[in-house]
Amino acid sequence: MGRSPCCEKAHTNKGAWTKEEDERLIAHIRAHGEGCWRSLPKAAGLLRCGKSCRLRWINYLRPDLKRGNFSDEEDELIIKLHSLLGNKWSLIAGRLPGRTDNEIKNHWNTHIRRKLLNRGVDPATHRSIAGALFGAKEPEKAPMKPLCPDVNLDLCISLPFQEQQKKKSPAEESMSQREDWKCGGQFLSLDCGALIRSLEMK
DNA sequence: AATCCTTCCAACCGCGATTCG
DNA sequence: GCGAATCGCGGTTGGAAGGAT
Repeated sequence: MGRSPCCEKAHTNKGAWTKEEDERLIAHIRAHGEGCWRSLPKAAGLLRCGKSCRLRWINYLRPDLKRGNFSDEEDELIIKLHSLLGNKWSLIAGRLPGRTDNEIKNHWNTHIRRKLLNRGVDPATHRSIAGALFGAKEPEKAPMKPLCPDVNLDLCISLPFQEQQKKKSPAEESMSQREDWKCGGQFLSLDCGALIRSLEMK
């Protein structure tokens, strides 16, 4: 087959990045853009695999990263988004400018989980822990109460529409708020943008 | 001052989806 | 159309830093 391996594992560094490696990576991406991660380490003169370079850039070196502590507003937004999307950290990160999925995931595991537990809320289900502790049964057929009653959670199911759309560049694609989920051969078309905007208007 | 414990986060690992030859 | 390489994501881990004893 035609492809070469992604990296020569025997000649790649692992572990913490040095300042020099950071500088090389930044300089290369400034000059050439992100491009192909596989070929980047060699082109940049780095003894790292492309995967490691990508992670380092996205999570630490990108100039648009906010860093620093999360505000209460960000915490609440993360909680709301998590109640809707679950552990879809990349989707959640897409709604928090300057934050990465890894950063949000870490923040969730170290701070927000504890915060919710202190409130008596199960961080996995976003439901009261008290009910579960005292054996309260979920009404089997009762309609689920929406977690955020003022949010429109209607999903629209439609046939694939991608063919109708003009081909987007990867960058445009990542900017798009519309998520298309395959569902038993059909597509679940979920307008995340509208959903989340309605959350933020609260 | 030394040791142990806890917290935090950068980085790694493995897997599914996508792309490419 | 097939299989391998690559990408991107979520889960997990290792170790540095700070606090407690």
